Amino acid sequence: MDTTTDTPWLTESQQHVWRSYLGATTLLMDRLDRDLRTAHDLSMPEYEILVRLSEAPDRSIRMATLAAQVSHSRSRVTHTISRLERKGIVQRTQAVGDGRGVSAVLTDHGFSVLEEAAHTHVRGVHAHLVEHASPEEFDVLGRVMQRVVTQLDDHNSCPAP
Amino acid sequence: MDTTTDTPWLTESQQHVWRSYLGATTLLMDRLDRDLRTAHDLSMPEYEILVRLSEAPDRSIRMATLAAQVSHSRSRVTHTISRLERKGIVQRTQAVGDGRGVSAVLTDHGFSVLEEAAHTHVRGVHAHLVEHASPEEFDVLGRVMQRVVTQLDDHNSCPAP
DNA sequence: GGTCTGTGGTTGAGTGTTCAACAACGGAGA
DNA sequence: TCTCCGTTGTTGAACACTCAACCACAGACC
Repeated sequence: MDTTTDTPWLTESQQHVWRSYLGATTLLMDRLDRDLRTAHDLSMPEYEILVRLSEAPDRSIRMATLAAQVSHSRSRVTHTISRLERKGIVQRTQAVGDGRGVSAVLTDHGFSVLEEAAHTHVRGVHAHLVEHASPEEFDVLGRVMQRVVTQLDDHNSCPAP
Repeated sequence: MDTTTDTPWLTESQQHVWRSYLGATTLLMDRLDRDLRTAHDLSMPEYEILVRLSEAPDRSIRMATLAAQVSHSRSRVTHTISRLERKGIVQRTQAVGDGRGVSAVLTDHGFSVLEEAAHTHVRGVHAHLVEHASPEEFDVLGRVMQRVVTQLDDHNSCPAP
């Protein structure tokens, strides 16, 4: 079944890990998303964006930078920000020194929405993920995931010659 | 900032782990999905379904069972199977012994599509995830994720009184 | 047999995401 | 200054997913 190729098939146990990872991720994201939605009318992607904005100087970030930070397409960020703007949670402003530039700014109302949503979110992350790993295990998770990120991120910015 | 609640805020390092996990997952799923799409006109969710079908007796699974296996809603599976049926990759059949029952069956063509797609997928998983963890680290990942799955799955089947 | 409740599966509308095309601007070089 | 190319951000259509409503059937209970 694999004599004609050099595809590195997964062992039974690797396959099992991979499926657990897939299943856990779908269930976890689904759960966090649902909790945020029902309690604060916010989706996970939206929440992530608000967090980044709240940590930035002037609570303001350029669209492209924001897209890079949350690993979404520029188009997707445009749509998401438009929705958030309609709800009065963010505002668009002309970026200084670059005629093309647009920055998203977190409004005061947006900040207070985020403050409340953070409780729900963090409780969820704790109860459904952190709780189930020892500190050592959690560190391992972090190290592995960090490697995966850097590797895939680099590959995105410099395509093959 | 947290004296009025009992929300278990994340430490700096826990937060870092959580963000790596989020970022890695978005990038990874995105990449695997894109690779499958461009090479085999198949999405990740579609691929997952085909894998389950290929392993089942008669390459056939009841719709509800399938939904549970991949942690998707019944509605979503209905839509996905409809798409796959249009492509001639699966077929619907009346389940025996239950007038309501519908089973999805993998066609021969579907099986050969899957056989080819598997190369792409497994190479991706290897190159972008497995490669970046030692066997021990990978086991840890599996254990943690397994706990997350069982916990969230159980909670789904028995809601609070 | 008849009703009642729960499950299985589908449907269509509403919402979010992707994709390709586009206009507007910045920066380097002639 | 003019041109060229790359970047920034938006748009609208196509596509996938969610959600609530719905019908059909199964199983229990009377």
